[in-house]
Amino acid sequence: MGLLLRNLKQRAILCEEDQQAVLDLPVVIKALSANDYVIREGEDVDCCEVLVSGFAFRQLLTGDGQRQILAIHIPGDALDFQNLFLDVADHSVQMLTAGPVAFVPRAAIQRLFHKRSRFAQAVFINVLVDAAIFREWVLNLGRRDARSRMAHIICEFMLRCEMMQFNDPDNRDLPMTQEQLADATGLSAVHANRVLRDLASENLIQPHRGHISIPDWRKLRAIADFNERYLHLSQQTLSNDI
Amino acid sequence: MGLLLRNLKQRAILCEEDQQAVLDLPVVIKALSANDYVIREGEDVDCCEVLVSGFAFRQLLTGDGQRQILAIHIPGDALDFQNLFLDVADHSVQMLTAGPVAFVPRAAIQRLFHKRSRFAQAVFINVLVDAAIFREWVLNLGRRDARSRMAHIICEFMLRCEMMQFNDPDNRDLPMTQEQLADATGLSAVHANRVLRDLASENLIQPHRGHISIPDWRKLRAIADFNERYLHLSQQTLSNDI
DNA sequence: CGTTTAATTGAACACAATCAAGCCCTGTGG
DNA sequence: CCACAGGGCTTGATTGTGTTCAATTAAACG
Repeated sequence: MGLLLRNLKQRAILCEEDQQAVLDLPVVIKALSANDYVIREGEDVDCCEVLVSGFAFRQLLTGDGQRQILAIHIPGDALDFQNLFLDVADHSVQMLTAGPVAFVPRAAIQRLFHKRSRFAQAVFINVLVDAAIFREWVLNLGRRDARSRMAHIICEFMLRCEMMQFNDPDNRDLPMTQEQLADATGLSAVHANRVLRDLASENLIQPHRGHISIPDWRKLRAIADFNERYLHLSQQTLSNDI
Repeated sequence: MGLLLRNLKQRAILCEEDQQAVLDLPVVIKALSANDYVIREGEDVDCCEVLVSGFAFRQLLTGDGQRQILAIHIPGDALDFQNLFLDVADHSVQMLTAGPVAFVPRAAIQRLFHKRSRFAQAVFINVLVDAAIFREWVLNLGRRDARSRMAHIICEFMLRCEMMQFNDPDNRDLPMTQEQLADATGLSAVHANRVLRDLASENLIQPHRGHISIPDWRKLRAIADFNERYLHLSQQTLSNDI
């Protein structure tokens, strides 16, 4: 649970005992394949998952089966704090790429939540930041055009990866197909393709097969109308420094 | 703080002491006017607010000043658990109608969060449900057409009001102008007007001046593709019954 | 009453969806 | 080694939903 601990320590100051309690959490690591479900809408929740490596995404479906991607998750992210005290999952989480996922019994996390209030605070902040990201996506879908939306989602991904300082260069590519990007931006696959071509023609992104690499995400910022306030990174580094 | 207590008791089982602690929270009630800011983006947070009566909304602006409404709040809602442990507000909350708002020092809520884990749990669940609502709005804006979007937002409002069992018939109208509804649905004001006219012509809604009443929100459900799972109401009543 | 805010309407336009077809890889099996 | 299948990407043509601009009407409020 080193990754989870690293995540939580960015959010609150944990004492030695708190930290040990997190490291002592019972955990089973499972290797999942791309597109495997981590959580399925409508199912009862009895585990909390942490993404060890690879990428994952949240999704919700309309009644007639259209998909909307709600969030993209990177290694170290907790995938299921959203359901820590909700009994039925209201949305699904699926793997974007193959990768190991740590499964922790929900009851163990709940116990820690009640016993160690600093841990509770760290988990709480984690959920608050997730909520802030959802809000930014509402703005993105509601008030930005296709080009900005696409750029915004790419910027967010890049910045979050950068903050986690992944060593592996594979972890700097966005491993999404154009169809998935369309479902994240609320566009049709055809239009997503055209937007991506435009961005590529300006050298703002470099699409490969099922991957997108970004030479310099900072160039995308202006197009994306990107302002990282909603990620609350300053608070993160602040806590780190202490 | 009776309203806040009622809200929290719907989310977790609080013992006598927990309940008394909530009732003992220091609080200042201020009468706010329509459009007054409760929280302003970019400002430091030092209070938690609870809406006593009237309605409020969250909003976020793009760089070029376009507004997106993120959520609508009804009496009893906590307006600022979203910032309980985040130092700078990443979005604004504004009054929709005039009404009293209870201001509680953030530090007092934080203290209770650390001291009483059942209270922490109730607050946490409150935030989880807010996050679930944001997710549904992402789906709404990303994958539904104008008509469904509008119907969906109205359905959500009606159902939430119904669950709170407001006595006052004034509290069953949605007090939003067409421009505000446009900003909530990600539409232009002109198109929002046309969608509302269509819905009104089918007797699904009844627009007055700055208000919309709904003869029977159940009729809107099919158009809205509305499924209340994301509001986690069953869990609410479950906890109530115990 | 005059002013303001909200609602309404029409016309022209634009962004994005849809439909349909074809391409280019990559993996698979004969 | 080649044929073929399938997924993902690309492209053009057409349609349509929703925007923009501009002007008007209606309703509240001082």
